[in-house]
Amino acid sequence: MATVLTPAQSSFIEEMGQFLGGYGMTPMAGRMWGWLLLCDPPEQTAAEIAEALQASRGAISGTARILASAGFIRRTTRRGDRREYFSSPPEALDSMLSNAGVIYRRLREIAEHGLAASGNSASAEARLREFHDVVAFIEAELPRLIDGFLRDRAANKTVMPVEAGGKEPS
Amino acid sequence: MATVLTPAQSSFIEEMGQFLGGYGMTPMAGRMWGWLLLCDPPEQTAAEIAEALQASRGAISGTARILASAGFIRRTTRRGDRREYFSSPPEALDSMLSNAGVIYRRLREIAEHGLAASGNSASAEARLREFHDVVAFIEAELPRLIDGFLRDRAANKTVMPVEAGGKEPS
DNA sequence: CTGAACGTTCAGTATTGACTGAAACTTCTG
DNA sequence: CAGAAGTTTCAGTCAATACTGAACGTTCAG
Repeated sequence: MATVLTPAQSSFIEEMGQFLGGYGMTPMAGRMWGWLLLCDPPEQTAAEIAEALQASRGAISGTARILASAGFIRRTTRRGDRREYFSSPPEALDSMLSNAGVIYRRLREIAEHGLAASGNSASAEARLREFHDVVAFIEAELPRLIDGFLRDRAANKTVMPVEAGGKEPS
Repeated sequence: MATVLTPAQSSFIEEMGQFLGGYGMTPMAGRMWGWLLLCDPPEQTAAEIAEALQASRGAISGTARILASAGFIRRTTRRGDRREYFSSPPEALDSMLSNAGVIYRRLREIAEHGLAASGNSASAEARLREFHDVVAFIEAELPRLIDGFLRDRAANKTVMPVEAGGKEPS
């Protein structure tokens, strides 16, 4: 009945909760994502998640919707089974990275509003232009960075799967 | 007496407040940073800031400490003037970027804790390894990205200041 | 030394928002 | 169709926390 987590597991989950909670998401979202990263089996019902995290069904339901719409988790169903299964698919990480892109885009937009509002003062305009340029640069370069990673990963997986996969099984 | 902000200015300030407030800082920190980006003169006393933002002295004092310790604003003093002057120096942006680096570092640490906690399940280990690798990649590449920008900017400023500065005065 | 200007601290307040739990809704089984 | 199993919704609760404002400490002028 009681899904007992090891101390290491529950502290990882709590860290994930605090981290995401500290950056705009809810703690529960972080905990749920964390749990879906280390649970076994990888696909879990809402009831299982609620029990593992000692949270209410309502919290799981709401959090699942947020995480799914952000692309962090996947919901699957099975024929002849009313339950939904949640899991953390590999694409979740791509979602996370492109999410970072959204942040910089928003910040650039704000910078542009500031720039537009700085009409009278040349010094203010200079400050805001620099702010804008830094953010716009990151915004522009981030996708390139991500593509680089994806290409690396693809190369590792397909070209040299045996010799230098880089990931030794324990 | 009343420092009147244009609608564009106050909406920029409010956007900055909401943005930073949404990502772990307080709204007041965002407003104060925003104000210091577009105020004229660039150096402002606590009293001036409090008036512009319609906030209490206490809030300014506390927020200033946070922003200064994070490297977002600079505090200066003048001989024979008891007041402190706050401003948003160019280095603030470097602080902001290196701050982003700290985020990824923390996330990588958490991923490592998860990896250590995933002992029994090969599938969990694979999920966490991928999570870890993505974050570690970004963590490693971000400084390079930033250096690239700094070099670009330095080149624009010193090498070709006249012809192709890229920033046309309005 | 006295008083004014300024900054900081901190207890109190008000607001936000994350989570709970019960009720409503939906979907499948017998 | 009746009932069970599962999920979502939402009003209410509770805790966290951003901000206020008054009291205190400090520094400089007269």
